[in-house]
Amino acid sequence: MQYRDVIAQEAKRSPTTVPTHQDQTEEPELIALSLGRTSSGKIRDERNKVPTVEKSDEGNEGLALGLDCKLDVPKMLSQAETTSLNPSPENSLEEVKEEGEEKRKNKAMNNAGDGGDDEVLQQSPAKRARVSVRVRCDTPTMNDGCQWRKYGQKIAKGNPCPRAYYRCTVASSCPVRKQVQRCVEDTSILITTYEGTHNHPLSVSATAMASTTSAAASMLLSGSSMSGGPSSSSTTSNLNGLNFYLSENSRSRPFYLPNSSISSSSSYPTITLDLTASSSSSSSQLSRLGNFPPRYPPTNLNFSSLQSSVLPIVSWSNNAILSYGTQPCSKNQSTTSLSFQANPNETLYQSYLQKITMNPNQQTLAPDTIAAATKAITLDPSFQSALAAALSSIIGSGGTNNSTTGVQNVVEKSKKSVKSSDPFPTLSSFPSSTTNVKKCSPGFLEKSSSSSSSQLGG
DNA sequence: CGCTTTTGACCTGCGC
DNA sequence: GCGCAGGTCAAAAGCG
Repeated sequence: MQYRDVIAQEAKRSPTTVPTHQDQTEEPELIALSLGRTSSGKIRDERNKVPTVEKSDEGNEGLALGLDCKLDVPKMLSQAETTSLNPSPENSLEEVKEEGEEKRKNKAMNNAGDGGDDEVLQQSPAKRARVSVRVRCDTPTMNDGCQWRKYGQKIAKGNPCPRAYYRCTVASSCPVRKQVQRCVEDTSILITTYEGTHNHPLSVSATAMASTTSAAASMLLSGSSMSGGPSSSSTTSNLNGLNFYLSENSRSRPFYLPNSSISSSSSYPTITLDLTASSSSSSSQLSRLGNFPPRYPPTNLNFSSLQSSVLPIVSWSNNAILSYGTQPCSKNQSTTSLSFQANPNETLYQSYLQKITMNPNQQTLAPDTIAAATKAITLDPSFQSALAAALSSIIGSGGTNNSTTGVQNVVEKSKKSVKSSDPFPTLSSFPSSTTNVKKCSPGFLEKSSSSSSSQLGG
């Protein structure tokens, strides 16, 4: 209830924020975030199934956000355009085999678009969106759970720090690339720019990051209408809070993304997720909710979990999108080393827990604490959806095309488990070896070694 | 030996 | 057309 009060206050304070709960009482909303790609072989099936699912959701006034393989950008095109244009190279196994071919296709499409509708071009699935992540990191690169191969390095103009180019090597045909460059103003800040979508199964850790970047990219593409207007080409609209309008049929719902900016100065639309703690305003916002060390970014979607549980808890607030810590992690990381466990002070949700327990350093939470926290979450449909998204990103293949329902069943089961004083179900096992600290990692990758045994032990 | 990194050359897009 | 800058290629070198 305190959390809801804060949310309500924030909603009043900001003219462009997430829909209030009052809205939701009038129109029960379901925001289904399908995070992560669990099986590349299902891509086409999923794409085909999306309309069916959405059709079934229409009755619930639901909002289905197709992310990653369920990216629904082509739906924004007319049927003729969709059939005339090639499928998104980011979502098609066949289309990404030849990078050069892809370039030629894009070029051909751009030529074909001469004199055409600019909006159509902007929303073209072939136009890659980039997601730039700013993270405070002392290591050469950020450990995002994927395997990368460096294929180039350049000194970019205006920045003495070289820009490194990496290519995903998990799958030979994976089109995903990233650029890593130090911020010229603050070399402790690492700017990682992701481009493309993985066309192969990802580890949980990689899925977390990939889902986030993909979500931002898909929102950027699907919400391209906001990129127009006075702040269009060759400008960067640095938005303290950014509204993403995710259109589903005739309905649009805003998403509020602070510390974000959209740039269309380059040939690619780029969204920047600032995960550094530089935003004092956001910090102060969070400070009202709990004690956040300045080191940790006052951010958004948070893939952290309870201390006593491996199950990730995703907090989705109107204050933020994504919260990654920046502590080093093992280079061995590899794609399987992951613990959804972050700094205990990182999240709004955990802050709330801390208020309850008055003991932030507590390693295990009492069942009633979990129950209270779960109650707080389940009262908020947005929280519930975000939690479902996190579960889907882990469980992934366990769901069907109607993953939302399936995941929500899991959520319901989680509720029941809590009600019966049972901790959250433990998912998977995580390697405990963390050595060779050379890379920093998202916060949710932390602590895989020392605490995994106790986690699994309950 | 296989994989990764380095680095100069090359390609492409864009502005003048 | 030219130059610049970003991005990519690929041979050579490095590394385990």
